[in-house]
Amino acid sequence: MQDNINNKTVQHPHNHQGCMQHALQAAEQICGAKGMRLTAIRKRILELICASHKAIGAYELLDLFKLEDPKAKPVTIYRALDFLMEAGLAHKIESLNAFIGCLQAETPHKSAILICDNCKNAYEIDATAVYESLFTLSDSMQFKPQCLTLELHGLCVSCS
Amino acid sequence: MQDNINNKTVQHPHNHQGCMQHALQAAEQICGAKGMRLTAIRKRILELICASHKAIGAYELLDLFKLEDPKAKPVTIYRALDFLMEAGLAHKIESLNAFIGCLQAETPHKSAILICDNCKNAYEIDATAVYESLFTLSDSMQFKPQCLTLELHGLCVSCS
DNA sequence: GCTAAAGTGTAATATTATAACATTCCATTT
DNA sequence: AAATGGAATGTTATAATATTACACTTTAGC
Ligand SMILES: [Zn+2]
Ligand SMILES: [Zn+2]
Ligand SMILES: [Zn+2]
Ligand SMILES: [Zn+2]
Repeated sequence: MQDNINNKTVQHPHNHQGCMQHALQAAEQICGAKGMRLTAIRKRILELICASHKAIGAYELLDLFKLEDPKAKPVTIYRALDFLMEAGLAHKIESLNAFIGCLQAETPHKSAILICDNCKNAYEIDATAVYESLFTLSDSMQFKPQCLTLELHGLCVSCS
Repeated sequence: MQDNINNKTVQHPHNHQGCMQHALQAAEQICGAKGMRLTAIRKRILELICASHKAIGAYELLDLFKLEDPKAKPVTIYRALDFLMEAGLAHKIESLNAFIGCLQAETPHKSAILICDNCKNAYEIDATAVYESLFTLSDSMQFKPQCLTLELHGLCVSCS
């Protein structure tokens, strides 16, 4: 299963080049298919996000981006982030005000994010069963679900 | 079951005085029991939060608080919010940067927050089963859970 | 009353995010 | 190739959210 492959990969030391390449290739493919334009700026921001599995803040991204384009402004970053999230290529972690790249953007997925408060790595995992459980509950209250924020803080296996 | 009572209460027109009184009494009781000081400022902020079931932002609270204390500053609100959250009397909704009062602070609970994007009401519901489902998953990844953000946006029964 | 800790006042600042409008780029049509 | 219209970017300013630092006051325990 794709999710498990991804989950395993990020739980252990791994060849991170693979993660990056996968994310970038998926981005090209998805944007091509949807007629969305993965411009140089957007691609570069995605690369910067995917450079590690740590969630990264918009202003951290700005600092990095400024190394190449010293005149860059916050709105450039936020516009790229909006695009990437719209395309499903990145996710915002609300409890951190920070962003991660999506490792399974090519597949529709219902995910939770596990955030290690020690090493700061954030891993998206398949949480279909969790969604079903919650939707059953919300259905029973006649609540129509639209969008779920599901972020679990704790300690990853390497840090506990 | 307490949770169901609360869940029903907030899903329909209800005597909101009851919600407020319950929250305030629980606050007194909890703080008394734990040796925490529910000072005038903190109590007032809690009242302002509990005035409705809509999530309220820190600066909205500040505006309201200023009606009584025009010199009040943001830090006063944030300090009160920190205290109330520490005491379990209020919760932050990360996806809104806003706050709600807890209606079952006297009981340990594993809750999700249902947020209606139309009327803006936010209801805390018991989600023990959802937690179990997620913890099973995180256990399988040897992740030690500490703190869960579980916020479901959508439309409540009155708004759909 | 003395003391230490907690709470509050006050000012400044940090961090996160958006609005408004001008300009440029780029695919499509002519 | 030129015109055109929409998307993307540049530029400036500002809004919205949150914290730090330090002085002063209140409170509870001794
Ligand atoms: Zn990797
Ligand atoms: Zn870790
Ligand atoms: Zn009520
Ligand atoms: Zn609660």
